[in-house]
Amino acid sequence: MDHVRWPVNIGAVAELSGISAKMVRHYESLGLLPRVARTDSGYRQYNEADVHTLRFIKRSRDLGFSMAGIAELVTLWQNRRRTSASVKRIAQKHVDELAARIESMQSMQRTLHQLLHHCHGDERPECPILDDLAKPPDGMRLVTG
Amino acid sequence: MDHVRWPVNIGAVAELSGISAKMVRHYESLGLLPRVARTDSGYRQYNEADVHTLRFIKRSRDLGFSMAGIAELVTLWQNRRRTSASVKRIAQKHVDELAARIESMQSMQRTLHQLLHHCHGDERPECPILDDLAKPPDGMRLVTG
DNA sequence: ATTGACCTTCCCACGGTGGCAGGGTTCAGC
DNA sequence: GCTGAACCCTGCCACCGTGGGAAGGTCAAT
Repeated sequence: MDHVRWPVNIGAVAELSGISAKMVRHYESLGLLPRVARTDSGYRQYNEADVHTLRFIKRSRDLGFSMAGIAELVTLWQNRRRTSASVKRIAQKHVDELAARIESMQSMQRTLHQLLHHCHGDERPECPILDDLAKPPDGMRLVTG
Repeated sequence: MDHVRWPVNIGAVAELSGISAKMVRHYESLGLLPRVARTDSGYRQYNEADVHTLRFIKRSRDLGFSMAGIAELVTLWQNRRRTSASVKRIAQKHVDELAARIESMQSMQRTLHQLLHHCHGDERPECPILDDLAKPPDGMRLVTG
């Protein structure tokens, strides 16, 4: 970033951070970016620290953290009196949620693979996939009372 | 469903299909349910066939199909001149998308597991998780030109 | 006839991102 | 100095799938 003239406009910070200008504004509205300086005419002005924060956010998004989680992480990152335990807690929670979602999707995958395996995929209308989808779900009672 | 008096109101069909009344209306607005009979006073009236369709939709959602995909599946299901190939194509596409999402999340998982492994999770502020998030992403150029 | 459970439609919210409209600013080239 | 392009501003709408709630109509049982 040697020969960048600071501060920069939102377009430059978008390019430097890999986050669209739109999202930079959105993150600001969520309070993820602390204070944003403005020129007299209202243009947002960013410096190296802002780019650093935005990259932190970008990497966190890429790892699947929710905006709420990222807000916590950014706060901890900027707080020198944090404990690594508090950070680890957040990451562990995210990993657990991710694991649950992966497992749920893998369960779908297993079922779908079976169905695909049994379907001829030819010109005939008979189709085990449709038959399965039309089948009453396990444990679903057929009468109301 | 022996002693259910048909047709039934939306609350009953919700209970019978496992789909909330809210969503039943929504699916209707999306065109997933063909025609909906109404009483003079405007109440929706459902019969066995509707419950069957809603269960089909429920099972499809449970397998992760998108609303667009489900719309296609319902249409094929009700079309006797369908080919099993067309059904299989939709299911295969869904499986492929699911696989991509699973892989992406597993990649996040791997990174997160490593980070968690290296973090002490104690009272000290030093934290490899934060260090990694703050690290400039690979291949991100540090200067603009 | 009142009450409570049910139904109707319509609007708003979430999360995260994109698009567009209608306007102001800045700067380079002429 | 003027013009045009490129940039910036705010604000609204959209997606997808689901839920919540308000304001009002209906039905059945007491």
